[in-house]
Amino acid sequence: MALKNNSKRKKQADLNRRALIEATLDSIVEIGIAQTSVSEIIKRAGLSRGMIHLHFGGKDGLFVSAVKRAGETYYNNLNRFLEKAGTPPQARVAAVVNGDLDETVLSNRAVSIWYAFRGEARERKTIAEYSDTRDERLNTLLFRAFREIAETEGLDEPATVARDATHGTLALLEGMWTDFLIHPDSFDRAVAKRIVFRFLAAMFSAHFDLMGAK
Amino acid sequence: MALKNNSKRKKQADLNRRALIEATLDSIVEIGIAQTSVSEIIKRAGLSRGMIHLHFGGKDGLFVSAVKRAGETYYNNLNRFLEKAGTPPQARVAAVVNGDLDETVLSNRAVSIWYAFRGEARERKTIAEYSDTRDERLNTLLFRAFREIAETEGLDEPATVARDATHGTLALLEGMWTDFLIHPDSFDRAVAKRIVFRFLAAMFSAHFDLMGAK
Amino acid sequence: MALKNNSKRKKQADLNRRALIEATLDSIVEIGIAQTSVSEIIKRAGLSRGMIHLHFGGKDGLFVSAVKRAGETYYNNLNRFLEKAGTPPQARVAAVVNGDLDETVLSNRAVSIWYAFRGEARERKTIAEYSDTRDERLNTLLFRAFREIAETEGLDEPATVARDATHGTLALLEGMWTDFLIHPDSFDRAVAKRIVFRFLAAMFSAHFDLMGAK
Amino acid sequence: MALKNNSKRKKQADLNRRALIEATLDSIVEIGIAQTSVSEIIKRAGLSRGMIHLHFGGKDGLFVSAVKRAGETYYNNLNRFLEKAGTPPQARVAAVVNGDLDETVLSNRAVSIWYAFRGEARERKTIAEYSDTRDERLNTLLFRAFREIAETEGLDEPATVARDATHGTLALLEGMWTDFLIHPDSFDRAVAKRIVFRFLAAMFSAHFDLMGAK
DNA sequence: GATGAATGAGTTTTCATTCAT
DNA sequence: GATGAATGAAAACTCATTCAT
Repeated sequence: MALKNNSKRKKQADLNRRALIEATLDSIVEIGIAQTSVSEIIKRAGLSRGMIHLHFGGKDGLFVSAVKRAGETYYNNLNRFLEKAGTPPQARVAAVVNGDLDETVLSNRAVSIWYAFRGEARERKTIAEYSDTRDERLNTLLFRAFREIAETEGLDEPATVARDATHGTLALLEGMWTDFLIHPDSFDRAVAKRIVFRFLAAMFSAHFDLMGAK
Repeated sequence: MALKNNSKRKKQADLNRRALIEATLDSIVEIGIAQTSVSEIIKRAGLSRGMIHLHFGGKDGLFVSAVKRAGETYYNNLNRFLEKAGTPPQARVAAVVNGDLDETVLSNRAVSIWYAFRGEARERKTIAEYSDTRDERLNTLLFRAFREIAETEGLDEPATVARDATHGTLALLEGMWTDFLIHPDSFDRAVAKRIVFRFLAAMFSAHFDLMGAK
Repeated sequence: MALKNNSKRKKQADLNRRALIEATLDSIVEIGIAQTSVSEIIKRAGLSRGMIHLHFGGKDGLFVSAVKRAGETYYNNLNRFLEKAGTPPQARVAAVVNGDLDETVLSNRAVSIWYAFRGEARERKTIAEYSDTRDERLNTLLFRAFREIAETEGLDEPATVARDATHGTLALLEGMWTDFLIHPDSFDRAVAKRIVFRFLAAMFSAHFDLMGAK
Repeated sequence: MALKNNSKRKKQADLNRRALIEATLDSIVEIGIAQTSVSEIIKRAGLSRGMIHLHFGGKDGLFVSAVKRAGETYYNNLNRFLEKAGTPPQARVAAVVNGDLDETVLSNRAVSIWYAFRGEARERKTIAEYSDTRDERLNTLLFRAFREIAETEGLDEPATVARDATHGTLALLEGMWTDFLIHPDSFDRAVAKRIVFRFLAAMFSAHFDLMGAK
């Protein structure tokens, strides 16, 4: 959004901002949010102490920027699946499920970051605001797809069914992320996808089957 | 399980241990895990500084004991639902779902505690070990119930179906907890339960319907 | 006194110098000398960081210039009273007293600035040098007036009396400034002036009375 | 005031508190308030960093305690003069003047401390509260003495005269302190006392003369 | 002459742990 | 077993100064 000043200084400043954010996320992933001190961050970024205050007003501001960045990354990665999906509603739902559980999206890095920030979310409203990845955008997208599907299947109360299917799918995906967090070694993406598709197939048998898992 | 010496001293020591654990959990709920310092804990417990090291070997030990306590509390609360449920498999499944989403189990307190600890889980193995509430016990319980149901319904591969249903149900419940964490104000227990039962009804129409939500 | 180069650049440079000095004094008055950082000063002046070093060689140099400016302001304001006073010695003394305690001279701003700098005076010789407003000029002026008065009154040792009266009057005025610093709400200029004139009337009854307070 | 707990630990703690306060005042005198960092204070006291927070809640709290201590010291020193003075009102006034300007009271140390704190007084209310040494106690003491003197001398409006004499004497003393601050090398206690007594002699010729200066 | 991003030494504060009582 | 004063490493933050543009 911000107009880019093309001067060298401004460009370098922007690179430094990004480097600090990436160093912060790296540190959270590798040593945890509690150990992620300013000293650790600047050591990783190879930049100076004062820069954090200069660009973010302090450690808190840097953390807020880091959550925002992590959210953008999630959406950017997921979008690559949606773009390939085309228009049929079941294709869009499948793209969300397969994308959300793909190794480019549901990674050790992503899970570490989200659970670290959510641990702080209750006390820090700004963090909370950005720690809901599966937010309105995803909600709306899934709801429209499910409503179209429910109508096609001729179900009663298609809007209610669609709302519940949306909510349930997102909850299932969330639950799979937690599963990955707690059992990183035994977690199996194929199984996770199959389970979500089993849920979808059970609700909308004309549109989904276990073969949807990619 | 050391045999209890019934002297007054031992009893008082045990009361102090409990008070420190409760103070720790209270503090995590109210001000977050990052702000929960030794000073904060002893202020809340009204006990002396040295006691934490005396009884738990340090702050880390106290935290581990606190996670254990939180896990016990979860199971104790959930068990009250299971005890009332009786033997039919669908009753046991319904007890888990309705219990897990009941206000005595899924509370602000419980959610705050679990997400706080999970944020640390990646780096602290002892914490991780205890931060999986929906662990083997629950897994086994649900699996047996679902296998019985799947067999009764005459489904193909009842074991696989049961494993997926178990996994899916637990993931759905996890997802609902996250939903409560991030949207504490708009979260609706009735809706959450209905969605889980819609999933169950879709998979096992002879055993579940939307009326299962209590 | 460098000859002014009349180019626009030089003029602007001079305006910038002044703006920095005023911003410094404003900041000292409003938030105290300890909080008056380079960042605060440039924010108030709306000028760039580097300018302080460009024009004053650093923060210290700016502070020295600011003390000088404050001293000039004190004298300029007091001079307006002396210019109106005319030649009679008692009129000149009265002008100093009434001027020094007038609201244009003894202001919240002036008092804040002087006490702030004096707190630093012990350690910073350059500051000390300029933080004596009631310096040689005022001393000489009062001494001459009092000597003339003492001679007219036919007192013994008129020079000694005059020296003591000068010293005493200046000390009284200083004391009144401190009183204003510490009790800004209850300070009463009329009372302060009356007390000084009571001192003068007691020493030189033929030349002063309580009516001298303006 | 505080009840002394006689345990060794408590006694040592109290000694440490005092040592930190003395180190703070020493540092302010020697290198100025701006240079008086926590590191400087603990180096001088030979105590640990954390102790400042332990006993005073932080640097600010320590400074407030230091102002209080400085005020007590002023009064304790002045009281030695008042105790020797006896009851006659002119003796009490003389004791205040001679005491306030005595080298045990008006010292380099005292002046450095008071002006350092007053520089901060405008912004820090707690400091302001304690930085008025010549406060109500001294005011009342002088007022009663002057009223008695004014009545004995048969002056008109003795209360008003006494109030002005009190205010004027205190202002003169304040002014002398400032004089000592700014001209530590040329300041002459004998001259300062003589000037105050000249003021007193001029107002109450039956009670004071230039010989009052000790 | 003017700018403001960058620096890093130095500041205050925090806090788990220790240990004499 | 219990206490709480003491410690000091490490934390976050401040800020005058520098210098490439």
